[in-house]
Amino acid sequence: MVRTRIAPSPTGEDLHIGNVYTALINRVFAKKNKGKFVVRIEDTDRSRLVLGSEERILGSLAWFGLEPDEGTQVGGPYGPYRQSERLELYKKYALELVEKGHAYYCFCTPQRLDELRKEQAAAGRQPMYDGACRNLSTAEILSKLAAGNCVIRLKVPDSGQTSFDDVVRGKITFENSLIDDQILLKSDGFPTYHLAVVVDDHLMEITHVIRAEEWLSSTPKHVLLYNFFGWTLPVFAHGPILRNPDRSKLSKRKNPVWASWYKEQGFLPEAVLNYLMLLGCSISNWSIPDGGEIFSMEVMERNFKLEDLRPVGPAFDLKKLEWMNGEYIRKMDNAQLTIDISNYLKEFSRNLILQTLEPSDLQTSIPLIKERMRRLTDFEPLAGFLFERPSLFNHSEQGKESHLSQIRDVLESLARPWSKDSWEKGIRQLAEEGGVKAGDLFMELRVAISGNKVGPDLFESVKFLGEEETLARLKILAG
RNA sequence: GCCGUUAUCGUCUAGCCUGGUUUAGGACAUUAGAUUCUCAAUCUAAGAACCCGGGUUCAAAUCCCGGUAACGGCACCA
Repeated sequence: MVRTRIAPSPTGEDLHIGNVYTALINRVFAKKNKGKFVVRIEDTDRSRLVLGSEERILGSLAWFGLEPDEGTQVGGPYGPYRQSERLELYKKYALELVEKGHAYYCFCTPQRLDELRKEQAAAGRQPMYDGACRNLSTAEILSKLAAGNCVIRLKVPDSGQTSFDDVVRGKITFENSLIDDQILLKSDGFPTYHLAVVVDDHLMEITHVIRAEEWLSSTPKHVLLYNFFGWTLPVFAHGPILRNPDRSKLSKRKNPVWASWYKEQGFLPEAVLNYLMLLGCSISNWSIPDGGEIFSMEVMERNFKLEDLRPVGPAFDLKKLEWMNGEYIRKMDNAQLTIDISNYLKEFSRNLILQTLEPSDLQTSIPLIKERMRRLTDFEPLAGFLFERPSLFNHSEQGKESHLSQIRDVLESLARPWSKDSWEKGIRQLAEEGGVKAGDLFMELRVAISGNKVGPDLFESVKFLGEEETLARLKILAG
């Protein structure tokens, strides 16, 4: 049984888009293998804990449809799924390691450690613990233990190598002498990531550890721990880290990283997921029917292979995401699209819903808006004028002669209800008589009714507004 | 600085394992054209890449070695 997990930390505003990426891969891989996808909350850093973060992370995961099979909310047979509720476990295993001689108590103060690091950095050496507390006598330990603060450190062998196989990168080898005696249990009784992740992954029977490249360097510590405990190693797969356009690690300074941003900006979760799946992943090996880049979650789940993951960090291209989002919007069912749009435009919703229920009007106009949208939020600037009169008018070039009153006269003289043919013909005729381009007249009319030079089809817009409203708007400018 | 990883159009990528079928393919973006009441959508076309240097070979994007660069890690953060 394949079991995968993601382990977000509630230390940020919301779910990071990089976590969305990791969650997607983990979930898709689990589903492909009829396995389970677990979400575990790693809240062991109490100083960086952000209130409400956990709820927002879980909420965002749900928005993307990446709900876990096991986790803090749905529960499961391997709980609790929040690390702060598993403290006794970590303590027990840390002590087991001490007993076995693979870990030791350390009483060094943070100040001493800080100075040590500074010295080492100044000397151009890799900052590492110097092993001062490594060989304390039992008596010393006992007396210091009574005195107070201590941590437990991993006793990394002085020599030899630690290596492991990575699905994405092959065999990775590290010199033990270069691996730091990592702190496993902090003085506040909380474990560090390294201890907690190994203990939990083992206890929760995680079979595949799929995470980002940033963890590659600390994996030997984890491998050491597995070995010391006598546990079998999971399969490791270190995928790429998403990057900013300047190729640095994706950060909030340079790119929108919070899941909620994508929601606010009118992106569809399926489109974001589809785009993410394309990053750092070779799709050509997939048996995707038309070989295209747009595919559903089911297609991903059917075709994804861990080996498809590429090691190189891809730059996040918002432009391509927007294109893809537009493709998804165009393919969407109108009823669903209406609901989605109204979520962004509460003030329009009554109107929208009402109009949508009347097949002839909105259903003809939505497709026109639809092919112009890239984000759900594009609806208002594009179609807002259909619901309320524009207050600002983006006029054509100054100094041009206005023909609005003539246009108004032509339209007013037409038999009701207007047919597209009749009024188009009327305006074209007017253009011919006046020696102006028909396009210019259409533009004048467009600005008069919509307030803007760009927008959906004029004929459809007029039809949607109706004769009276069209004339009324014409009169505002034409007098 | 030390350790690790990586290297194909501006960006995402295919091809690399199993050298020749490659004038290195696709997508986004860009530019031009078609269409048109504007903007889109759509269609057509164009420009655009094998990091550098050595090998091996009849033949290298593909195999080997050496550089370089980018990224990641080096916390009582995850």
